[in-house]
Amino acid sequence: MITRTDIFVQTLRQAGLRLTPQRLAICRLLATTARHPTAQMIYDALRPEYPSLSLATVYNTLDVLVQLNMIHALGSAGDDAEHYDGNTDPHINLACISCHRVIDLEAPRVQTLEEEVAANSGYHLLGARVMYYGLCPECQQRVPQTTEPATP
Amino acid sequence: MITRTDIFVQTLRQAGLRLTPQRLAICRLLATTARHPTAQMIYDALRPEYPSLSLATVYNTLDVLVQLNMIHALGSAGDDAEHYDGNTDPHINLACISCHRVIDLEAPRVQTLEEEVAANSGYHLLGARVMYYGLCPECQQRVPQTTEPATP
DNA sequence: ATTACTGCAAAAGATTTGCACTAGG
DNA sequence: CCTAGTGCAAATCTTTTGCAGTAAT
Repeated sequence: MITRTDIFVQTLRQAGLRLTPQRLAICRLLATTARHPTAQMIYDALRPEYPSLSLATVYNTLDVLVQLNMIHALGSAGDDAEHYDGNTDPHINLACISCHRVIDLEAPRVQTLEEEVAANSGYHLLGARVMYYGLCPECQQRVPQTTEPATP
Repeated sequence: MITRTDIFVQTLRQAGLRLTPQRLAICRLLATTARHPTAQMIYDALRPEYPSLSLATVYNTLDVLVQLNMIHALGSAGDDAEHYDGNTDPHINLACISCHRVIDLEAPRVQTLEEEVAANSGYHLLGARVMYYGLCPECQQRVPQTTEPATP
């Protein structure tokens, strides 16, 4: 059975890039997680296993993977840091601007949308970022009003 | 006739915020332009008219406008700077990662998509970012191959 | 008159870069 | 071997912050 990690590895090889343990670890993390980590999160997550890992290497690898279109850069989730998505299939991302978590949302409609854009725009598409911002159900309970201050 | 600028002004007033010349100028720019400027671009554009304008004020105002949902923050267009969109109607943004320009693309489909997300996600939606990345027709001619280096 | 807003300069953070060393192929 | 990739530290660049002065209401 071919895992998503295998595809990452294969793509790196095909591009003539070296498969270092650091790259493998980062690929495995991104291929496996449903999270949408930032560079720092990846660094923190792998540090225990690779104590010598450098944040610069994480950024390097993320750039490489974005170039190869293996992952997408989603932009900030209200925390001023780039979040990365290991899932490049057309789908929706939902970011909570309070807890800064990002979740995926399947939507067949998006698939069609992407094809439509590719067909009609004249652009050579290289990536997508379909992201909605808001408050997740939990954070809505925690912070009931956004525009008004708490009742005095 | 009520202009888009008027709506900006009205919304600021309703929120109990002061209508300073700086804010007015920034609102007018965002309400008028089809561009998707960064803070720096706005600063540069208004500097001739408001020589005392501060970049900090631009950032301040942009934050205010995003909070009031008058504009959307689109994230980077390959230039590591936040681009702002004065048009909050559901639509698609197309960014060229070579010339860093962002254009709008109407797509009735997106309207439906947003409603669908709002209805099914349980999230309290506050903003959207439907962005596709690629090479615009002009930049495709300028840089025909992205993956291969120029012929030696 | 109040106090929100501005402008400046300094600070904070995220990301990038230069360079010597290491290791994948 | 050979050079791509790593790790470190310093640099860069965008965005934020603290604060005193200014001006909108």
